[in-house]
Formats: sequence, C-alpha cells, structure tokens
Amino acid sequence: MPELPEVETTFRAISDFKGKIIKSSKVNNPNLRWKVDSNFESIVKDVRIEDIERRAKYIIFSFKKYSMLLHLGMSGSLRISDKSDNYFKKHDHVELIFNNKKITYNDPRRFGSIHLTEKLDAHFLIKNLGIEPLDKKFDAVYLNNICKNSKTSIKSLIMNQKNVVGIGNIYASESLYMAKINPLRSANNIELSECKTLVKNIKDVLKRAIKVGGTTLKDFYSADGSAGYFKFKLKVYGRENEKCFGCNEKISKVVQNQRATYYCKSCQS
DNA sequence: CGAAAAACCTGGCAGC
DNA sequence: TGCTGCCAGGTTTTTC
Repeated sequence: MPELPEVETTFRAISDFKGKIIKSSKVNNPNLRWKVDSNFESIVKDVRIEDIERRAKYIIFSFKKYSMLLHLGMSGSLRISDKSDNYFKKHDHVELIFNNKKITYNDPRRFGSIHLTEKLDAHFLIKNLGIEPLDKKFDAVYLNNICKNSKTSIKSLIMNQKNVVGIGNIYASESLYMAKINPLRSANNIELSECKTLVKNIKDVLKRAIKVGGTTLKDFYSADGSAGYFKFKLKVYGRENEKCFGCNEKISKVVQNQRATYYCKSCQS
C-alpha cells in the first residue's frame, strides 16, 4: 500500500469533492479485507460529503450520519473520471457517482477496506492508532519513552501503528538510513539523541515524499489517473548489493518480521 | 502478556 | 509459451 505520503497525495487529489453530493454508489465486488456493508448502496446515496480527511493511512469521508473509512491496503487506488466514462478496470470494487464525476476504488490484492460507521472514534480500526508522525507531539522524548519499554527492533517499533502511524516498509528503511541507525537494533538500546535524529529524519523523509507526490511503484496511481508525477528518490530501499551513497559499501538486505529491510552495515550502527 | 508467524489476496517477473 | 516459485507500499488474527 501506499504509505502515508501516497495516502496523503490521494487525499489531496480528491479533497475538492468536499461539499459535493454523492448521487449514488455502486458496489461491483464487496470482497475486500472485510466485506463491504451490504447496505452500502442504500446508505451512500444522495449524501453530502461534509468533510474529507486523512488519519494515519485511512481516508475518511464524513456524511451527516455516517463516516466512510477507506484504506488502500497494499495495492488500492482511487481514480477520478467523468461520470459518463464507462471504462471498467478489473478490480474496480466500488464507485462513487457524483453529478459529473466518478471516484472509483480499485484494489487487486483486496487488502484494502471500506467501512461505514456512525461512531468513527470508536471504530476498531481507528481507536488504537498512535499519533501522527508530522504532529508536534511526535518528538524525541515521546519516541524515547516507547523505546525504553520495548525490546523489539527499532524498525518494527516505528512501523507499529500503535506507536506512530503512517510509516510503512519503504519509509522505515529510508528514515533509519538517513538517521544512520541499524534497523536491527533493539529499541531499548536507542539513545535519546538518536531518537531525536530519527524523529527528524522520519519527518523529513515523509515531507519530501509528500512534496513529490509519493513514491511511484507499480501498484500506486495518483487519484486522477495521471502517471506523470515525480518520483521520490529512494536512497536505500530496493538497492541490495548496490553502492551506498554515503560510503560505497554494498547495501544489505535482511528479512525482519517477514518484511524486507535494506540498510548499510557500514553507515548504520 | 508481548513478540513472532500466519493469514488474507492477485499479479508480475525470473528462471527453467 | 507455459509452468513454478517468489516477491510486493499492510495489518489483523493466530500461535508461541
């Protein structure tokens, strides 16, 4: 899935649908991570979008009564088209139809989800989420306090959405590389000063990625379907055996929690 | 309890 | 051209 920058990019691309009315919706295939509510089409009909926001890797549409909670999983995307456009792609699960436009939710791997809820804050997917990485509250002291009590690896700690949201597999590797911290290190050995560097680099990496519209990888399309945005230049992810930009040593790849981790053994200690 | 592994899926690509 | 096996931006659920 898109990580935070890709979700943010998607969110921004659809944000001017705020205030618009969804005339009708269509569930072509309800099978996602969880089945789409069987009442979806009857609820999402002639409803005004009061607000659209991003929380963690979720995009939330607020209607008068319900909220629609949308997650893109690993391979989900939204695309905007004209209402009259009948182009249908495989894995187009749900369509939101407006006066002139249409937003289509596509997800080949079905790891994404769409929920309707009347009590958003109490929703099981939302209620245990940690703080936003770009929030001021995410600082060195906060991170250090979590690290102290955890002997899991620092990489898995920053990817745990209960601690801080939005950091996925790519940006975890990138941030740790920038901070020169070995991803395999136990969190409780990370010093306050290192937390400071790491927090700074997490924010930097995410902000830079948002600025260029997310990382272009094969499963991610911008919401308007255009493929032509700039690519976030990855410094370590996916570069196994290639030269480290810092020291010319070869980048290593290890598997951590069933996920690929890339790092430089020489620069990251 | 916390941490690790399995599970949920499809598609693309390398190698034979 | 197939076929097989492996890999992929996530995170809940199950197991140890």
